[in-house]
Amino acid sequence: MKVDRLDARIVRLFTEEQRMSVLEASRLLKVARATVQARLDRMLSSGVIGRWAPQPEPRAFGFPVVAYCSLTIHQDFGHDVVAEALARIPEVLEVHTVSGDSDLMARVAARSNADLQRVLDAVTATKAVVRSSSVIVLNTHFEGRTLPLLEAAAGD
Amino acid sequence: MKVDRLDARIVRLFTEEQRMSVLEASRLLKVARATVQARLDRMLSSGVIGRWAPQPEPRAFGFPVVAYCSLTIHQDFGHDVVAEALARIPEVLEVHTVSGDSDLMARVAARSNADLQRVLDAVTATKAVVRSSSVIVLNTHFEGRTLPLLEAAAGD
DNA sequence: GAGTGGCTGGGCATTGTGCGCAGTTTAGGC
DNA sequence: GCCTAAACTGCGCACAATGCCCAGCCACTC
Repeated sequence: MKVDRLDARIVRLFTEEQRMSVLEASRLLKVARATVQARLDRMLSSGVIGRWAPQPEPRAFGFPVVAYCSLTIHQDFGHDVVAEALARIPEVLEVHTVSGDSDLMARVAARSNADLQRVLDAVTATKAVVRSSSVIVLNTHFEGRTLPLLEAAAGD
Repeated sequence: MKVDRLDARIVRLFTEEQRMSVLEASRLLKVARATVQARLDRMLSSGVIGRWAPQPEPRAFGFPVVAYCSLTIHQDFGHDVVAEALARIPEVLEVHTVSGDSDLMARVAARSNADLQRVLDAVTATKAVVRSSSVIVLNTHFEGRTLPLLEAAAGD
């Protein structure tokens, strides 16, 4: 779907002020309330806005350690099957099939560096995983920053 | 901060139904409205809920390609400086300092595989970047899945 | 020239919110 | 076992926001 500057401005408003109401947004943007409603509905149903939900921060409830984990899996198992198995481990936050040397890449959280070993063991314990190598995130400069891209796509 | 089952159930409700109101949630959970309000306020101010904003999906507005990029940077530059430079490229969605062979890891989006080259060139054009190697995400099985972890932390 | 789709500005009933309150339950320290 | 503080409850009230209408206006296309 194509988005325009108004769409991007709407998303920016609702991103920066979580207590923003549609009415207030329409006032700030100087457009009719129905327009903001319509734009939001359109973006939600087209998937441009994928989710609009409270994002729990593992950092804030006892899981300050994050690592990326490259996995090589046994040829006999499909990627989907392995992904399902990994989904049963709550510490696994993200799983992608990737190109390159390894087959899957996972993002995992842990309570500490020592605890990370437990998590990695759980990952490896999945029968299909043959080898895993991980890098620990020392510092997150930014993440989940999709707004600039949306604005670029809107021609802003 | 420590969270309990009620916190997790509240987050789950608001995650699964984006049109959920505090009042409706209190009815479903059979607790007082003020309790749900208080829990949400507490989680928001303590950072357990980091953000609660519309999440634009690059996929849905013309950027279906995602790649992870490991960067080695020149010794003369600090990580923060490089991260700032990368932040000026809208296609860079995420930047971490990591342990291991490389210094930084970035997550980037692009319009196509061909377009990815343009983005990677822009990343490399940052003076500080010495070397970059990237893996392309072929399939995302799941991502941003923090709810199970929250529920695990809640003792659920 | 007619049709289409988006935006406007308005109204209206319903619902949710923010806020305050007093009374009750719960949890932890002593 | 008791006490205190914190959390939860159930309630009411004024106000704000929502969902849902509508007719009118534009710009664009066929």
